Amino acid sequence: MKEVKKETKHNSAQTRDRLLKSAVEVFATAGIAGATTREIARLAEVNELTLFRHFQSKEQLLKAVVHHITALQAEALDNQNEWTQDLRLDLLHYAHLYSNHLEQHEALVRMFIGEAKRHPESALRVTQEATLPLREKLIEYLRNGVNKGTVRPDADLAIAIDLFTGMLLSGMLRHHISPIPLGYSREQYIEGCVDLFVGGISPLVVNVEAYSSSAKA
Amino acid sequence: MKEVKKETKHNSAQTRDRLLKSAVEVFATAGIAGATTREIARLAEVNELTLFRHFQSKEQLLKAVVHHITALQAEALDNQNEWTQDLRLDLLHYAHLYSNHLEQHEALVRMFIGEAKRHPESALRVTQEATLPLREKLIEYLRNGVNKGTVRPDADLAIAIDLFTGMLLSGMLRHHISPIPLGYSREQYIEGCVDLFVGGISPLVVNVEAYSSSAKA
DNA sequence: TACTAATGTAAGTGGTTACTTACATTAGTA
DNA sequence: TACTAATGTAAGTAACCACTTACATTAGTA
Repeated sequence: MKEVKKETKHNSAQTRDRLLKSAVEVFATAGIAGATTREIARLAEVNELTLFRHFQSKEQLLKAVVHHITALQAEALDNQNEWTQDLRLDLLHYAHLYSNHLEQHEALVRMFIGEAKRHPESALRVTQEATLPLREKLIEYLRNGVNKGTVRPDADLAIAIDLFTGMLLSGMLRHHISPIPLGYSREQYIEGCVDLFVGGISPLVVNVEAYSSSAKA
Repeated sequence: MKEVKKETKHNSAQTRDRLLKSAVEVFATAGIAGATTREIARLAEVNELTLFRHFQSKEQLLKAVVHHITALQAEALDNQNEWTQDLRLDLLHYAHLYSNHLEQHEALVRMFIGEAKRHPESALRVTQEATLPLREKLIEYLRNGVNKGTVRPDADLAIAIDLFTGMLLSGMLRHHISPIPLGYSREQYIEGCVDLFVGGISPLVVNVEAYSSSAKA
């Protein structure tokens, strides 16, 4: 069913793909202004002219890169699910997934944060594409929790989720800069994040009832 | 006591200062690679050559800028204090201060996040200088809360504070990109942040005791 | 084998950049 | 008024950049 492309030299699509991958790499590490078409072509092991034949300009190449990335993300973030319905466990699981994802694409994340004001459309598109679907999914999960009584009903779920992912994002940004020990490990940070979140979003009533019922017993 | 410098044209220190301020501006908005000595000099209303006479190279200028910024920060963040000793109120107050500070220097924050891997020393120094003193102050405040029973004793305070400031940082990063409504205001986000944090870090026992004692009464 | 699309080589263009050199002007100061 | 330090003007250098033109080579394909 699926066409297997041969590893030939004159395969347009393949060359284009190598150029795109190299471009992602170079843009991420050198920044948009710092990236040069020479370096991208060199990394793709392709003549610089070929780059311009595929993408007409650096600007257009950037657009293609953005398109490429968003497509990859939509693909990468669509699969894993399986909630255990234990709030802490589920969030911990998700926190690890998201954290790993962020670390894997650290350079790219930094780049788009830095260039956000100079290339608003690109940055916006990438971040939205990377954020919104999971945001909806998590909000849905929390809404479910509200019904089951594991999440306090007065919480603004959109805010809550953005706070949650925000902690993980800023955690990554901090950890990868600092050579000086922050006093805790990455793992501890993630757990601390989940614990704080669960503690902050769980209804207090549950514990009170647990206490009072055990006191009655 | 304090010498008042005259607004003359041939005052070296003053020219240097104007150049520094312009450099901060241009570096922040254009990025380090994108910033040009021409533009910096133009903004400072000074000949480009004067820039090179004060700072020998762009690289050195950057160093001076970093030094300048950190000095300003140490100055700016040293004053306000006055805790009311109401955890929620104090944190809310601080959250607003920090949030405003971040928004005021948004471009600079983005720039250093983006360039962190390319200019580690600069980024590290600025962020450390901007973060550590307040971090210590807040940790101290929480430690105090532990003694008074308003903060749960099993919490890792360093992690807690980093989570707290992390939420505020990522909130700023998000808000300033997105033209699409996130479903809440900046103010709501900050309050949500404080509420989640207070809920997550307060000892549960307090509420239980309040409940049981009121039940006894 | 002939055709064609994809890639390569080489050289170059116009623009920009950080930075320099030589000299002139300005303004505080002794 | 004479000296000096700070600044300005003008011109230029060498490197690098995105991008182009003209022409040759390669490899799939009919």
